[in-house]
Amino acid sequence: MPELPEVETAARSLAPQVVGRTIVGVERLDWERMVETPPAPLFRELIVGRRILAVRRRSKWLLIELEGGWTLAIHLRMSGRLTVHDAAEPARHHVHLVLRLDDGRRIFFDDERKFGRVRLLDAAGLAALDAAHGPEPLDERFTAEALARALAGRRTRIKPLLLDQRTIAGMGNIYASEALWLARIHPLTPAASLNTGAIVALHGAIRQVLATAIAHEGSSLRNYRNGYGRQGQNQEHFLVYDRAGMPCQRCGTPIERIIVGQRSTFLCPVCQPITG
DNA sequence: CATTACCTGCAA
DNA sequence: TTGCAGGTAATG
Repeated sequence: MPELPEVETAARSLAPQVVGRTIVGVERLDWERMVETPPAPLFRELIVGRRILAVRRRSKWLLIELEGGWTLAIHLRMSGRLTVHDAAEPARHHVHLVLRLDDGRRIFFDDERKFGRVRLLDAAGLAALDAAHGPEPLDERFTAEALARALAGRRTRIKPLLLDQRTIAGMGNIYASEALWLARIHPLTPAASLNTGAIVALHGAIRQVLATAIAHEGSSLRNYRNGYGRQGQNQEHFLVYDRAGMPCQRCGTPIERIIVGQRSTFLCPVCQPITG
């Protein structure tokens, strides 16, 4: 489910609720595979009693920084949501991890499809996670030149390349289609064949669609909610995603849905020519 | 490169 | 019943 804008919105909405609080207990952990490292007993021992110093995002990972140099890294994958609740709120069936805080409130990790993952990382583990991902697209260091370097010599099609987290951190299936439509680039265009003008357009489009989605607090198609349990609004502003058969907002041509790399991809066949 | 696996729920 | 869903890793 969540891509960069949804994880960013989750981090921003969680921070004011939990920063400064101390984790006083792990009240539920009923899906063992969710915690990848360390083993559950050690996981519990290491996080209980630690204060939360910050909540931030790297790529699609939500990072909860704890005292003592530990970071609770959480990936929501397809259906995860992290929310904070008062003590009396019951945890429903799909809540697989519950963390109790020192003010009595609780953090729920709700994950219908059980794809979500949790890691407790030390400084080295966090550095490795960071190194496994490409540049943050909203960082000032992500320039059109940086994008050009990332695409140079890559004969693979542009859309799957955008979904590769080593190319650009945090891009996902929704915003890849959105950015390519905005930049007027066909999803099947070989990356290396994009000229400078197309790369500059794509760079701007990526930043624009992500910033707009954050401004709308992310997209909620099914499961996504922010830290307060609220839906995002960006699904009401989609340019092409999930709009097959509806008119292109630039030229009126019906939007097409094709499969690229096993993923649904939406485009306007008229204003996204194959050459980019 | 494509396919399969991991999971559950919902709509066609 | 089938296909599909915002992600990623592990296979041919």
